[in-house]
Amino acid sequence: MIRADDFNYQGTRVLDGTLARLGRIHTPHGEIQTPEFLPVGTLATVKAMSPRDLEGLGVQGVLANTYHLYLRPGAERVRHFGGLHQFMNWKRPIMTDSGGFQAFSLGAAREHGVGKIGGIFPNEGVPEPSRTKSGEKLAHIDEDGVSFRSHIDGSRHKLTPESSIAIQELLGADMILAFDECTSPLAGYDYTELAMERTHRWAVRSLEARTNPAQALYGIVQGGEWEDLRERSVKFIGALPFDGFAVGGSLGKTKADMHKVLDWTVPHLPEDRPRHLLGIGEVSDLFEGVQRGIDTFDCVLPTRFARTGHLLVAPGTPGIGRRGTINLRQVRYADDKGPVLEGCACYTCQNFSRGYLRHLYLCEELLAYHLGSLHNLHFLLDLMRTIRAALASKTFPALKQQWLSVASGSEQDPEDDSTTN
RNA sequence: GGGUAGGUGGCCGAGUGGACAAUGGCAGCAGGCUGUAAACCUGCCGCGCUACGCGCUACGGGAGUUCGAAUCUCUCCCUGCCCA
Repeated sequence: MIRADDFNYQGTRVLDGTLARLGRIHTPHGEIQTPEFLPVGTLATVKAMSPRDLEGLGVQGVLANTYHLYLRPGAERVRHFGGLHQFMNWKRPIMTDSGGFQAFSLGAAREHGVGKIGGIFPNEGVPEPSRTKSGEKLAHIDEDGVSFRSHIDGSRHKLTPESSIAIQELLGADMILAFDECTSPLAGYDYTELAMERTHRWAVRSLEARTNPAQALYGIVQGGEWEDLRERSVKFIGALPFDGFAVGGSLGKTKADMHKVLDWTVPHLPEDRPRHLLGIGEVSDLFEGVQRGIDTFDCVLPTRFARTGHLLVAPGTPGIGRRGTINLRQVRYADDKGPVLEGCACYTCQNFSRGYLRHLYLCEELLAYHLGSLHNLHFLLDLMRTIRAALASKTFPALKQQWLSVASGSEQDPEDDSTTN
């Protein structure tokens, strides 16, 4: 079994009746206590945060993106600066996504206006379909790999398992991902199966392409929302000599679907290696994922939310919406002298009022994005610390109960489906 | 005092006889966002309703012309600029 020398996972299941586990991932750039949330820094920066900020927050690792860094500034150039860690001055672990997500986000996602989870939002919340003037999609997939039209200048590029791994080796992250295709929730069974099988072949090719054993290579389970596909995928991917595993692809149309996908997959993954859940990170998802045996998560939500004025708050906070945030742009906070979250220890909550932050957001002052991101990341990382402590003390079920029972009752509770469109 | 340009919904600003409750932009309000083409996107934005429709009030004030006026005429008020 090919295993990176400096990379290993140690962990144990800690809760009877669940797959929840406590552990640590050892990497060449230090350890990650798990379960843990990794902020996303697509372009070799967690937006609006300096590495010093991240260290101050206790961030244990970040996730950057192969496709984006390949386009700009270019993998060779990152290499020229000594690799991603030196380039961005981040001394702790880094994971890079393979670019497989962009096959989706620049392809079907734009075309259909969908996200990884959830229903259809026609012409709502998504930019125009990603096509060039001639009507060409920005991403096109075949057996060999994914052909992209750069969203920056329209130039043509192709990512294959081999080139993705080669780029990721140049970037030099501690954990890299096999090249995969993230399928759309709108893709049917047949297409999802076809894409899954192709991703399996790409997984083998990714392993064969790898030349640097110091980087941990994660395999990605696909199969969409179908039980038999997920089982086939986890069986296939789980049997390969990857250093870790990730659950990717469409996670269905609802939270319940996502939970099922985890139930179908995680139990079949080798226990001695870490498991990552790609692109997931709402508060409830973290609890459900941890309970189902996920070790690490990444998600753009806390930082993206922060840039639009949506700040994470604890269950029961007046004004909380169903995504667990309050929207600081609302006029109701105009004269609010209180902190974003009572009792929060973050710099933002310790020093600034909701009213002031609202002012910054309405003025589009840059400090808003910084202070908001600081709070949201602190909130999630603190939650993960609390979760780890609860796992250690066997109080996880109570903690989860406490967070999720109240959290579901948002203020003007828009009851499940009725608000979907 | 003389001349001249102009007064449009919170602001700026189109429109110069019917298709106008009135293009746009800004501001405002609300919603959306889960491996980031995302400091982004969408919707609403005169008032009131038994609301994919109806009523009322509106384009400086008033009076007219007309089947019909933000658009034409008269008059008054106000503002900018130029000359005294």
